[in-house]
Amino acid sequence: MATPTRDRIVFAAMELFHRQGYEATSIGQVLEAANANSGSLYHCFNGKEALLLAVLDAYLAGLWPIVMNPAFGRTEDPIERVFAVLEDYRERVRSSGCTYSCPIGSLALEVGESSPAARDRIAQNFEQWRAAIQQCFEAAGERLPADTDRAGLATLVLTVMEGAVMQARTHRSVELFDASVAQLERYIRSLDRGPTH
Amino acid sequence: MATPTRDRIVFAAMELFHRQGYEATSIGQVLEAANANSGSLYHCFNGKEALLLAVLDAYLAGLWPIVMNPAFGRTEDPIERVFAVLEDYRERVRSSGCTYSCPIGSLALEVGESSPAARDRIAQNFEQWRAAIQQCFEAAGERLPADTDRAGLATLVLTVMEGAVMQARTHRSVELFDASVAQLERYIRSLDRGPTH
DNA sequence: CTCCACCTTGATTGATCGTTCAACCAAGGG
DNA sequence: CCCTTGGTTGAACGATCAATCAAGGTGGAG
Repeated sequence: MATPTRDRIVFAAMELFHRQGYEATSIGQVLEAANANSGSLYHCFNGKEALLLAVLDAYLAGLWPIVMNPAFGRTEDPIERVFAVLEDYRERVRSSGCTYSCPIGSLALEVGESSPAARDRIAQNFEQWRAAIQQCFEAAGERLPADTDRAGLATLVLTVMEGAVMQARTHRSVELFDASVAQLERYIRSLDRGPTH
Repeated sequence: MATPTRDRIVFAAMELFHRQGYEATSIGQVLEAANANSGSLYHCFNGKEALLLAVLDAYLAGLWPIVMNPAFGRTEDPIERVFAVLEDYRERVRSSGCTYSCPIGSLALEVGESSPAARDRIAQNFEQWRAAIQQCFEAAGERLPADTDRAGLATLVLTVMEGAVMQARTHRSVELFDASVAQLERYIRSLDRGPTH
């Protein structure tokens, strides 16, 4: 129990909000999972919504070390790096028995309307994710047609990831993830002139 | 007040679940919006979850008359019909001030885990939507390459629609919807040999 | 008319929710 | 030694939730 109480609470909230959703998770559940008391929580956070903001900040902080770097580390090729990121999401879906959902995407649909502050941080998460992918497409340089909208292509990758995860979870089948990503791959490969331009 | 109480409750629940989410909507709110009493609701439904199932059935029943037919009626061209459906979603996003979310997609992420019965009907909604789009790609016949995975392509269209709506709502900008759909269009048009094969 | 099945009414229940608060503890400076 | 600061404890509060139920209405069949 060396980790500070605040961190234990945020970590527990991350897991519970992801598994059950924000509304469906009670403060009591968070406290139990974090082995903390309600007073400690309200000492660190103004309320449930402030805790949600801290959770979203934690996701933002983990974007590179947890999501991007592990995938980028497996290949130097900028286009393959995009597929490596998608591959990791596929593994998250598969290894969870197809119950995985993007934590950010879920929160986006659940609290997108009720909390402007939360929506803003969700938008930041999306934007940073998209920017990381866009960076790959820009690194691809002349391998892609000169008129390629690299920002738009990165948006499509995020769009497909979110939609594919949603469908895989609903149908409890990783095939629906694969089907969308396979089509996306077909598209991107058709634009790519190959690693040896 | 000619409409039966049951229908008023379902209709009110559809709107509220869509606007606020399932968990965030209380039975009391549904009753108020439907001008009904709690006894009437529990006379028609076993509980809140049964009401959710009825709502999902209503969406399924409305798929063709409300979503597909209006779009399909504007063009006979099978490929253009796909884009017509997407165009309608774009208009829903735009005219709502970018607060629109796919009702099925939102419920998929919110109650996907907790209620197997609901998840099953959400899967049916997705599957029927996808099948309607697949039907377009099959009607396109030889305009698409012979080895085209038309089911997979239809899955991609649903994936992109869901992901694009989610991002547009989060960023409060229809541009993020357009960006993804523009890339999707680029892909599909690159496969299409044109209406006069 | 009677009867009966169907539907509506709305106060009420017990549980659970997010939040508060006064008391308490540990450690460091003066 | 006292006092302060930062954190912890957990009982308690009012609000709100989904769900119940006994009573009352309604309309068609006989």
